Amino acid sequence: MEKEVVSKNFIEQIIEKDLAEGKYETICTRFPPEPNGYLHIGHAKSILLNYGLSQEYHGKFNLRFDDTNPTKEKVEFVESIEADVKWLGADWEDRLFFASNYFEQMYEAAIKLIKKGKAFVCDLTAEEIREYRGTLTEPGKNSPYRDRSIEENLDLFERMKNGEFEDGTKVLRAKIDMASPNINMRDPVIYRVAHMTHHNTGDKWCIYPMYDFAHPIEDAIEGVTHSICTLEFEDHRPLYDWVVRELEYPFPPKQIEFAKLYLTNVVTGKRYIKRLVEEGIVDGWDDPRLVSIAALRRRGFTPESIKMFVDLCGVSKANSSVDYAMLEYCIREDLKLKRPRVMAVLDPVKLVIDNYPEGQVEELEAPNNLENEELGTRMVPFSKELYIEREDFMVEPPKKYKRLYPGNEVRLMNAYFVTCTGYETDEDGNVTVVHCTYDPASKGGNSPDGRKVKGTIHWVSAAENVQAEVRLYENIIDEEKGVYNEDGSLNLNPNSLTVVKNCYLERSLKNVKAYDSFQFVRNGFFCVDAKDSREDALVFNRIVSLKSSFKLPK
RNA sequence: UGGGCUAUCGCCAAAUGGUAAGGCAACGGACUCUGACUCCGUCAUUUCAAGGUUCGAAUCCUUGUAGCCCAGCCA
Repeated sequence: MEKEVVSKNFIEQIIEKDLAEGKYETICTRFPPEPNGYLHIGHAKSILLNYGLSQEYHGKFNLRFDDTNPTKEKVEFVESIEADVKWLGADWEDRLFFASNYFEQMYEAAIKLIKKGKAFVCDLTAEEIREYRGTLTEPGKNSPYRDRSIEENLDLFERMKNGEFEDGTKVLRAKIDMASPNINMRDPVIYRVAHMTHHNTGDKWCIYPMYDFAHPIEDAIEGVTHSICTLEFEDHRPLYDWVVRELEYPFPPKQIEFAKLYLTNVVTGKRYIKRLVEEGIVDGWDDPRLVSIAALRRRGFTPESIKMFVDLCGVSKANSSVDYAMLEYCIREDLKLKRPRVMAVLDPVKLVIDNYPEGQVEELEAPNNLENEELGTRMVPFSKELYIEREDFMVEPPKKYKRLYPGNEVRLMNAYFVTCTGYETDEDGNVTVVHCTYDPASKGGNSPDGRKVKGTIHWVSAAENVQAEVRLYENIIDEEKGVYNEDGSLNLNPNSLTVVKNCYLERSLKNVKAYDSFQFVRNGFFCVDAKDSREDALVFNRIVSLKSSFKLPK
């Protein structure tokens, strides 16, 4: 493999500068999901970016659940997230953390702030706080509770912790600047009261820290050096810095923001996926029409292909939407040398070899992947009656058509040369059977007299094959920008459907395992779907990008 | 109309004052046991716009324009 000269992205440049200046000895990154849903392709970018950076600079990578809001979080999600991160290959070793395990330290940190006169307990209601906050263009007003004494704040905060106050009646606020042009700095709430059972800490706590307060502390506790998040947190960075500064951490972590990954046309975004799932428009979080990690896995995408994809997309601060074709390219590229190329006939028409012995079945050896001998060979049954792809035969071929038509000779892949001798039609003129003769001397696909054929087509024995129900999936298409219109109605492309087809597959696919991906002749690929109750059900990706279909010359 | 951020090919994205990389897509052609793969070619005199500085500007300055984010006791 030749070493390519790849320029460093802006985050790598920041890290290299920090390292060169001796700011940190080793780096530490993290992926900090809130366990409130399944991961999707956008999270994969963050995971692989953080993990990749830790590998590149010989640092550490942590997986941390940012579970500071018990109202949204579920154990189901922490389990699925762990599985997805692991599947992607991001290894957190023994560093699996929960923000909720730091609640005690966060509580102490809050007390430290109070003692420094940098935080106060506020009795304003949520609505009042909103009113006092001002607007984007007008400054806010100080809370009437802003100047409570340190002693009173300490007492009140402890009583908040002890459960003496109802939800929503008191909060702890940082004392910063109500006139700041940055709304996040207008005395942000850092602790709220919520009498609720937490998935990890149970009923131990009834006060919970807010993201802006908790996150920098979590990073600092873990020794995270570069806290990488998405663009919408840029305005929060001054607050992040304020927290680590006021709490006087010796090696404060640094927040760096990058642009989220969007894919053209498909529905990304936890919120939308969540709604599609909840409204039953898709079958679940791993419905193959989605781009959740679970769905991509179920569709046959490999972790390697996703890694390649996020690498190809790059990292920047410009909002952008990557062409879906890039993802398809990555899976094709990854499977190309890795998996067997097998034959399957999706839209069958019968081919009868008139001079082939009735009842005979030959086992022919076929290479699994011409470009990778290590994948070996397999035996495929050949018989008098076969199925071929309907588009591989034409009664009246256009110029340059090199597949089957009356009088033309083609190669049946890995089998014999056949010459078309005729065809049968039904009353509507649709071709029902194609007739041909074969050249017994051309067994294996080469003729001893050295004559060549222009076309090669795939086939499946009609006598011995796997008849499977194959599902062709289109992605859920996001027609405009939002999947949902402002009035809440759905804005989906009607093509976002599952097409179920019965087709003929090679016998070699009888015993494949769940989630196994195969390349399909003419460059599609498919995957055995573990979710389906039937053993032989296969997910068939539309990604097939049927460039193979013959285009008429202009 | 307050603040923050962004703008380079159809889509991503490099270039860090020295004369516009690369990938995807597209389009030609060669090769081929699939028309795929592979290979080889084509694809930004110009970087949102207009001025300015400079021997030299995508990069610096000015003034605009467009897009994204922020007024949760969500993350």
